Amino acid sequence: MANEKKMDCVILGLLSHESMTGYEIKKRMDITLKYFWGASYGSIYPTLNQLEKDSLVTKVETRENGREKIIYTITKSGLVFLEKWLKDSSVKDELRYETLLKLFFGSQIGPDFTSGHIDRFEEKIKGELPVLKMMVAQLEQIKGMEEAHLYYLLTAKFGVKVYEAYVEWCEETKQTLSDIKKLTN
Amino acid sequence: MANEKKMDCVILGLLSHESMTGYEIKKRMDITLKYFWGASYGSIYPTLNQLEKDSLVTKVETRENGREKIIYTITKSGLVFLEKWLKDSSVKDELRYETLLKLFFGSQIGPDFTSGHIDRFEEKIKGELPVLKMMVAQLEQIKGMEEAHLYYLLTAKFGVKVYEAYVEWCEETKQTLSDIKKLTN
DNA sequence: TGGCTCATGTAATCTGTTACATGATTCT
DNA sequence: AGAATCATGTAACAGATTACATGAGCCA
Repeated sequence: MANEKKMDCVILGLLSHESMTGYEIKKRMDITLKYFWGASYGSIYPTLNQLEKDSLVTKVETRENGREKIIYTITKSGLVFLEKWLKDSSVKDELRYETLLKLFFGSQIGPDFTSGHIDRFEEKIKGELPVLKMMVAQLEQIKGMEEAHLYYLLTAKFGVKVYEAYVEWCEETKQTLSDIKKLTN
Repeated sequence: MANEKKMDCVILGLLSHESMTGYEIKKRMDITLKYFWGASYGSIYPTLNQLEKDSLVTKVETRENGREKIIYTITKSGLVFLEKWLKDSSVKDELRYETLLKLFFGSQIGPDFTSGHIDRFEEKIKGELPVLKMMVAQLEQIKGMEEAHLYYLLTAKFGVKVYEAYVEWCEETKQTLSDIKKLTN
């Protein structure tokens, strides 16, 4: 169970909320999931075809304003499959931060270059924090929220909490690096 | 530059600290880097062979107590390659947490199952936190620390900071989930 | 008219994991 | 004697990214 393709499950999960096209799945993921789960078209479209072959989704080809669209809908078996994965206790949580790798080997290049890596990391985080905070604020305003939005809110709060910890750590780390610099000068 | 194999760089980085065997590289990574960069023998040994072909490392085959060992040492070109990567500003930082994915789709299975996922996540974190804190404590005790250890300390502090944020978030999330449960009962 | 967004898809490639295979030594 | 650890490696497979390819509609 731990080894099945996760993309299957993510797509089924999104389709359990709403029927969508592959293009819309990508957009939805880029807004709601990208902070902890990324995806590209190169994995979405082939997965959708496979899911259809396995009868976990059905497709309807339409044409809106001349643009062809393939709208996918989750099936009963799809929901069963999704639920089985969701209830399974085995998970794989993975963090791969090249920034930390470059920091770890920082003695090779010294505090100045290393500090640059931390700066860029911090900037990226600080750029994304307002977006996450806005998400949280917007979700909290909704009265009588759909249950799905409540869970979405929890993941957004994770983002805020963690990103704020990142920023704190960045500040402390830059301070230490500047101390190192003084010592070695 | 952003797309070269990272395993090359990690191994070169470790060898820049000290000459080692593939087996030792794995052990070292499991202690110091596993919180933000994992690896398996299946990627370490082939990478070492490639690095040797490219003259970025040299190898010496020895025999210690009858056990064959291949000790790898970084070359001048290896150091140049490492430095080039370390100074390059492009990085890829990636977080893939299946736990968050299962939380995001929590409405499909309800607060009880979802809370279980958070519990297991929190337990794993709480199990690893003391290890990280011990690392930090030990590193901070060393007087006249080697520079490399200072950078190691900074990455360990990242772990502590972030894991503590995780635990806080877990507590808040479990509280919210228990509130949801009361509302829907 | 030109550029952006909508929309779908494939092929090459990369990178890594898992499981297997082997064999010696050390510890209990 | 048997289990764990030391030590090296391969083959099959999985999973995903990148770049490419195509084409239509919308906006300025």
